[in-house]
Amino acid sequence: MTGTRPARRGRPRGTSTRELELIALHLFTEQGFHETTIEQIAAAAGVSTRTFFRYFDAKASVLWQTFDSEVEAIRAALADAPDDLPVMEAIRHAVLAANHYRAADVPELRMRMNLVATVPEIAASAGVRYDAWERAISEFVGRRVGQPADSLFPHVVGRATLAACRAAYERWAARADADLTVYLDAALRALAGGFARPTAEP
Amino acid sequence: MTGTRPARRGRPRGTSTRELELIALHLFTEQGFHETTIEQIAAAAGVSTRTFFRYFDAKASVLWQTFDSEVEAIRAALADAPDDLPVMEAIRHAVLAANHYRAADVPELRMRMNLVATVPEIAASAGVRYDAWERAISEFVGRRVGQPADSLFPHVVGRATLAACRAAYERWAARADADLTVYLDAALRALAGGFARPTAEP
DNA sequence: CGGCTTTTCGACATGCAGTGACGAATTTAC
DNA sequence: GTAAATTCGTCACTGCATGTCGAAAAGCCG
Repeated sequence: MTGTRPARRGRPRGTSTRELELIALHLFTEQGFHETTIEQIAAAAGVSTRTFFRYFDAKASVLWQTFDSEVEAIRAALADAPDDLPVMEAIRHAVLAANHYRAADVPELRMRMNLVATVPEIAASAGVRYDAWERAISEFVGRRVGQPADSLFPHVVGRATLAACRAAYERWAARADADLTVYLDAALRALAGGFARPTAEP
Repeated sequence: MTGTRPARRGRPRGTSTRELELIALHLFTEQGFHETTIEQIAAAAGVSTRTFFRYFDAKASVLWQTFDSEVEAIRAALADAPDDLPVMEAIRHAVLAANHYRAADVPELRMRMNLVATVPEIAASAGVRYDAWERAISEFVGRRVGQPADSLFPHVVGRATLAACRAAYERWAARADADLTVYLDAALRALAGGFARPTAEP
């Protein structure tokens, strides 16, 4: 297990990435992204601004902590997918499995998604994270179809899958009348159907 | 026509967005994005750094001039699409029509795409421009299927279509062994087919 | 020509993001 | 108690981006 015995030598940390993430999340939603300075975030955590940049490389990076773990969940689910399951089916199941959130985590998730959808600068910072997400998909597709992951077809599938999920995320964040997975399922089914028939809104 | 008679009153402009774009494009590719300061770009154009920000709101915005006109071309092509043409067919034709470049413009296009694909900060600045691109698609889809453009299905189609085209752009920029439209056509056909069968690389 | 208006530009000042350098603080190990 | 390890705070600095204000450079008009 982790966290049972840090017991390292040296001066103990004055804060944590998790604490900074929560402080920033609330400050951003309350008073805006641009209106919040790093000095404020650091001060609320009881550290200096220089220390903030020892935890994160940029102001917007503070919101992308949990996203990375989602990528790992998708990767693991895809690795376990049975070989006879069609590619797009396997992807849909993996994405849905990685997006089951506990009810207690939903408000925080919604705050973060609203910021991503609202603040251009935060949305801009997403590009690098999205690349990892897409690569998890395209590497799986590449294995299945026997092509390099960076060739056209796997690449297109990876990008298009994330795009569909992003649309579902945003639509869910804007309305919040149903479970997130319902939106994801509808978006991924429409994608796998080649958008031949329009689907009704969940 | 435009450009025949400027003849406006007041001090004439010291440069143009086009000139700044070309200067920045070459400096970025030669010595890198971070290594190029706005002071250098402005000095090469014979203006002050303050003037640069009167032409563009940010350093990375200097590369997104031509992209906006592409969006308009797609919008116009979609407006002229016959009603009996299937939605995804109409989209594919519109995108291909908007991406026919003259041979003389290809090197510049390639430089720009390589920068977008390489420099994270430039890719990050793309988000806002992509939104307009996607909206051109989703508004067309919304009209066709009788749903609001911002409901789930049109939104997903818009995002996924751009994602497929971005993958084609990047793949073309990385290889450059065929026409850009060949990559776009392959990507959009795969998308419209729901990725049911893998397609070979062009 | 000479004054008026319009438009753009340059110079200056300012705030914030992000980075490097270096010494101080705090803990464990011996 | 001393040494080693790790984190922190302070200082200094570059660059991006913005606001302000007066000067420059053109056309318009009497």
